[in-house]
Amino acid sequence: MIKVLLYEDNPQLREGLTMLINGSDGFEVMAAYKNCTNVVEEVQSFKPDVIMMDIDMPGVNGIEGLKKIRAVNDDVKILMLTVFDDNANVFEAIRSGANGYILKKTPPAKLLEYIQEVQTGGAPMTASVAAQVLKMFTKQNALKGDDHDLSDREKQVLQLLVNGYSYKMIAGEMFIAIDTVRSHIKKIYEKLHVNSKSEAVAKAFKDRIV
Amino acid sequence: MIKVLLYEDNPQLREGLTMLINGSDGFEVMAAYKNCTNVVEEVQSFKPDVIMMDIDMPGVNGIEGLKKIRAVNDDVKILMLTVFDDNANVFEAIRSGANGYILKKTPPAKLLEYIQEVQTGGAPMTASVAAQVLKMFTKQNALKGDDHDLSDREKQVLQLLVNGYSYKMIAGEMFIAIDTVRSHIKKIYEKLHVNSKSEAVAKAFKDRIV
DNA sequence: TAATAATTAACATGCTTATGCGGTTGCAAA
DNA sequence: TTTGCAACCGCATAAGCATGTTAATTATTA
Repeated sequence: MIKVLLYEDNPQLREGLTMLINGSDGFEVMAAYKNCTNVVEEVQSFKPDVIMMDIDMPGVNGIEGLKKIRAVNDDVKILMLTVFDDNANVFEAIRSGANGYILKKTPPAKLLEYIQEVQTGGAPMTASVAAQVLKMFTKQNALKGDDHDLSDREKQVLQLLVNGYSYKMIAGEMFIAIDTVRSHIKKIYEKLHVNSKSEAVAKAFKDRIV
Repeated sequence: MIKVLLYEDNPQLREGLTMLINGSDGFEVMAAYKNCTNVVEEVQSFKPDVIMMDIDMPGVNGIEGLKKIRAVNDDVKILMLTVFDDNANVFEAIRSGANGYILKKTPPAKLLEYIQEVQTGGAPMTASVAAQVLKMFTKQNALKGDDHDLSDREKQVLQLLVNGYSYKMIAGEMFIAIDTVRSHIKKIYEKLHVNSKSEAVAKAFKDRIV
């Protein structure tokens, strides 16, 4: 029996969901609330398996409720419900430890399926939401942004700078004179529009050159 | 009519999928191949809407095939098929531009649904795969790792170092003497176990102190 | 062929950093 | 009330860095 706690401000939807879930074998709504005011106490006393949490609620919204729960409980599975696959909310919810993110228009049969999936450790997501997550993910992992047309040798020098090497050490590592190292670094500074070692290192991280 | 190109080395599964898709209204398998050897040419000549790509194939595997396609075409939707929700492959596929990632044991009805979803811009994912993506995502966005017990003032100095400030500029910015800046920085180096400005900056990025 | 860029190298000058030492003040915990 | 710590300040020295100028060689490209 999967024990569900429900947070949804719309009375019709709240009733509808409760009936749906309670009317299905293996599911049980322990309680349903119209806001997150006492969410921490409620979670602690009911100890549900899954929490269904509407994003858009008056007072304490779903994201805040999510954060409150996660501050005291990392185990309970939390399924976020929303009308729109809104970018900022998705990001914030995922970041705050939501286990799934589904649209309210999801058909009832699927909804039960999703509850089951989240309970067993999966992360059910409406495909459009998943697309956004992937987009954010690939953006963050975009390999090597603008390398500012650094030459191979210059990139090599920059890499060593990032690793904390001094000019002398770089010269030794690359088998070139220290003055050559200077030449390379001067060129790197021009290309990166910086004028110190630490600025170059910072830019290397920011622009994902290394 | 959604035009599908299929890559799957197992003959039974390849035939099964082809029959399933061709037997459904609105779907059409243009061709099905047992490997990715000529994937670029095939994609360019058939111009499919969706490509279903098995991960585990002899010769050129699915990930390599995916990369080859993405090198010449960013628009076609690519749905990865796999037996296991294997961590490394998921990561690599997502990073390389896959639009969805589903398990082979997905029931036929759902499979068609997924093809439709990916075609309209969604990112269908088996819940267990999505859970892994979320895990990676939250890990990357873990806010502020170990701050190495830097004091508030030390963190402030480090932040300015990261912004490329010299000692003199930091002194000006913080209304303290340059010798005080030195004191702070010396302490920072001790706590971060480094001994140069650029190393400190690099560590600040790596450990997400800033 | 001429021009451009990358790589290598040298020399000089002044500024910046790293590191050593020393110190005062104020606050909070033991 | 002593002890510890953060935050503040000073001086001195050696090493490291930034910047200027100059120039040879090689490779690529227009």
